[in-house]
Order: sequence, then C-alpha cells, then structure tokens
Amino acid sequence: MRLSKTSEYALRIFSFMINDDKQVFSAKYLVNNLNIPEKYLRNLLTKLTKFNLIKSIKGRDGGFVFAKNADKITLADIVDAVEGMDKYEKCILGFDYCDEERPCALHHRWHPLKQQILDFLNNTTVADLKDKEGNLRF
Amino acid sequence: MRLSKTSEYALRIFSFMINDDKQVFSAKYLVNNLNIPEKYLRNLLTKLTKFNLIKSIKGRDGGFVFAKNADKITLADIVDAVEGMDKYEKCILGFDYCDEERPCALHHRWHPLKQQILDFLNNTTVADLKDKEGNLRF
DNA sequence: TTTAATTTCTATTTTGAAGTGGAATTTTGT
DNA sequence: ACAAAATTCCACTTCAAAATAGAAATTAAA
Repeated sequence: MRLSKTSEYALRIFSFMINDDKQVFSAKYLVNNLNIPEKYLRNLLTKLTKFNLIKSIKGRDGGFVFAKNADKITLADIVDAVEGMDKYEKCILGFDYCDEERPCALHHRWHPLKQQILDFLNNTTVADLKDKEGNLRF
Repeated sequence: MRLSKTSEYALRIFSFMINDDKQVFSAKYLVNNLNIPEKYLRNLLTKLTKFNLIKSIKGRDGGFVFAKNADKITLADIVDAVEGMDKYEKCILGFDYCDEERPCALHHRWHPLKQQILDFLNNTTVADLKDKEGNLRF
C-alpha cells in the first residue's frame, strides 16, 4: 500500500501520542521526537485540529491533546482528514463505473482484498496502536 | 489501494490488449479505445517497451505486441516498470527499520494484509485479466 | 523510390503534494 | 501589565508526477 507521506506523518503523530505518557503534546515536543519537518508538522497539527481529531490548547504550556477517546479515532478518520479516503475506495484501474454488474477486468479478484484494506482502516483505532510489549521505536 | 495514475494506465493497456482480438495494437488504436491522453500514452508505451513487457513494431502498420506470453507478465512487473514496487513493500508508517524484531505500532496488524496485496500483484498475470463472461467494458 | 503510417527522442509546461518563511494571534505564568 | 510560549495564518518555494509539444527516425506498402 501506499499512503501519502502526509498520512504517514499523521499516523505517526497519533502512534507516538498514544504511546507516550505526556498529557499535552506541544508542537516542539513532537518535532523533537518524530522525524517530520517542523513547519510541515505544525501545519499538519492545525489541519488535524480542524478535523476535530486533536484539540489545541493555546498559549503558554499549551499543545495538543486527543479531541476524543483514542478508541473513537480510526485510521480511516485520520487518512480521510489529510488526503481523503476516496482514492482507496475507487476502482484499481481507475474506472468510474466499476462494480459487480459492470466490473473491470480486475474487479472480482481485487474487490475482496480492497474490502479487507478498508475494513482495516475503518476498524483499527488509535487505541489499537498502543504498545503492549514495550518494544516499539519512534 | 492507490496505484499511481500511470500504473492504472499501464494496467488498462494490458487489460485492453488481452481482451481484444487484434494482433498488433497501434498507439492510435489504443488512444481511441483507452481514455488516456495521447502523448502520455505514447510515452508510456515506449517505457513499457524498454522494460521488455511489450515489443514495438516500427514503421507502417506497426504497433505493439506482448513481449512474452501473457501468463508470464504479472501486475507487479507492470507496476514495477512504471513506478517501482518499493513503495508497496515499505512500512506503512514510513519507518526504515520496521520488521518483526523492531515493529512499528501497526506492523503486526498490517503485515499480513500487505503480504496479501503483494501476493496479489505478484501472482496475478495479464492472462488472468482475460474476460471469461463477456461483460467487461473499457 | 516515394509516401504514409508508425514509433522514438528531447524538451517543456502544468499540477498537486511536500516543504519553508515570517508575522500575527492567543493564552498563561510571573 | 508584561513577556514567554505556544498555536494560527498567509504566502511562497521546491519537487516529482502528469501532461504536452514538435521534430526525428524507422519501416513497409504502393
């Protein structure tokens, strides 16, 4: 699979946050811990805020926190916010009309696999990213 | 999934060729039947020729034919030629080191699914794109 | 041998994602 | 009130994919 780089970044933000003890994550702290260009990360955080996935706390000692419980934020929510999920739902050959009745040449083979991918993105939550074994690296 | 647009184009070329009775496919004929910008398609055909997936026949009444038997051309071969397969093999969070011993937070959940996708691309051939039921559209 | 139908080559333009820069705004601790 | 620490906003640059342009080269039919 190929998520956009921005989606990768966004997922890494959540993955880091859920596995760190901090309560509030300043942009600076995230910059220091994730390997993402500073300005780009700041813009991305603002974007995620607008989509109500994280909440910003302004001013001194401010930062970002989850906007809702981690088990209510799915990977699809995150991908949808930063690049849109539509790309992942479309026909693999790029046809507009591809479905069971008018399938493209790959539809029958690809569709079940695509469905698994979508289920994965829709059903996996940020809570699931929590490290159980203590061997993750960032 | 999200193949690059160029990969979509390339797959559509093969999908069309395997389902059409013609022996030799001129660029013009392909332009008329596939919905791909003319110049871009021509360049792409040249590229696929260089990767030995199709063969070009120059001159009058020339065109393109499969360079080998359709069941010897996999989807992965095609994707690899036009955009490279590496993107699809990498860690979903974009880490360099992600494996069983040093997994990212998604590795255990994502890896089996990624493997299925790679198997799909590696094991599906152009011959498999041949329409059995006569209900495909291009 | 001419000519028409092709592919091939080299270069440029456009577009959108990714990345950068700097000033403005908000809030809190002192 | 002030200053520090933070987010936010607007504009710009860079890079690679996608798309376009035109001339050159090749071949076979007539």
